[in-house]
Amino acid sequence: MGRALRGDDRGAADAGVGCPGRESARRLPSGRDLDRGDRGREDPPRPYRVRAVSMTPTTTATTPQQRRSRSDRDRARRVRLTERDLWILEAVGKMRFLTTSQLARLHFDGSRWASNKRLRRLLDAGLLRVWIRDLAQDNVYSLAPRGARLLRDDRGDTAEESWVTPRGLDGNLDHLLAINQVRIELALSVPSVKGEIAWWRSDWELRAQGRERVIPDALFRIQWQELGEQTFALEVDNRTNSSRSFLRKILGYSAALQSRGLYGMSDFLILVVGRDSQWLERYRLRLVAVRLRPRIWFTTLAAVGQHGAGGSIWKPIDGDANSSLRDLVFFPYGKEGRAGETPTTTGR
DNA sequence: GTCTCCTAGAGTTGAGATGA
DNA sequence: TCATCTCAACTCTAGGAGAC
Repeated sequence: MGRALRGDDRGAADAGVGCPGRESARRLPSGRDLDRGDRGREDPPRPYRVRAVSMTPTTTATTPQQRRSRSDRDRARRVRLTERDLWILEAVGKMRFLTTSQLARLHFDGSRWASNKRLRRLLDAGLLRVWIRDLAQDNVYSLAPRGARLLRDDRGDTAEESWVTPRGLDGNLDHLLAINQVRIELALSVPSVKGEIAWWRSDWELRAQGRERVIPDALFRIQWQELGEQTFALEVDNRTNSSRSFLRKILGYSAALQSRGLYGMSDFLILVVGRDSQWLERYRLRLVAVRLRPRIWFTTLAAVGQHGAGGSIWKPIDGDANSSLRDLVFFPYGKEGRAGETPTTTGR
């Protein structure tokens, strides 16, 4: 379990002082929208537009080692927010926890230096909270109450999102970060294959919606140019599933596909992303052995990172030929699916 | 309207600290 | 040794404010 720092606790990381301290979300003001691909942010010309947002200083007790002058604290609290800052806050709000590398990938073209520097500013301004698990591991960022208020103010009273701030690290953080990694790679790569994420429901949003016989790690829909739309259920393995629980889950999906569907979706493809290729192979073979052939596709987290989630990385249940995410729409499915010439338009 | 000054953001580099 | 972090220093660029 990591420890949390707030903007007030400048240098607390160095001093090893913890401030342990929980969270839902939807779209960005004008920037990189995770639910709509890259619409609106075509590598914006620098510098980013600045918003005149004055952060009111607050006082927080610190140890003598951490204490800095009021002018220093006030300076840290005063940050001119750019559109990108709001995109960052929104991304963190939507996904609960993001690592430095993930935010760098999403908002800084992979530049860790740049993301470190900006994230530090947002941390100092009290908009983000950081969790340091280990010095050899990426920091993990979550939304701070001040950041949540800023997003609420930015949306106005009509905003449908409720920006809740995590008070502690997720009990299954690695799993959540892996899901977020897939989501980021989808958001970044799907536009290049003529698609965009129309909407995304994380598991906690699905749980809040009601319990089904199986709850995917995420349910999302991609709108394809000239192809209509397709809904996907995402399963991300974190080396935790036993073979039996995995099979049980797939049986749940099969039953859902053959009956009334899942969360109102009667036609969807199942995507399984595993950390371990051997794990994937084992479970693929297991599904073949029990003659279970749902509309399911496999890939590894490494392949997602290397080629993008939209790339030709998706392996069928009983074959070795990889397909791109877009190709899956046309794939002829077995008895559970319809011949995939026509993408689904059923939905929520 | 134009110019100058100041402030602030973006990005890079390097040093030092820390734990695996 | 490696990976990651913070921090300082630096250059470049852009926006705002004030003077003319």
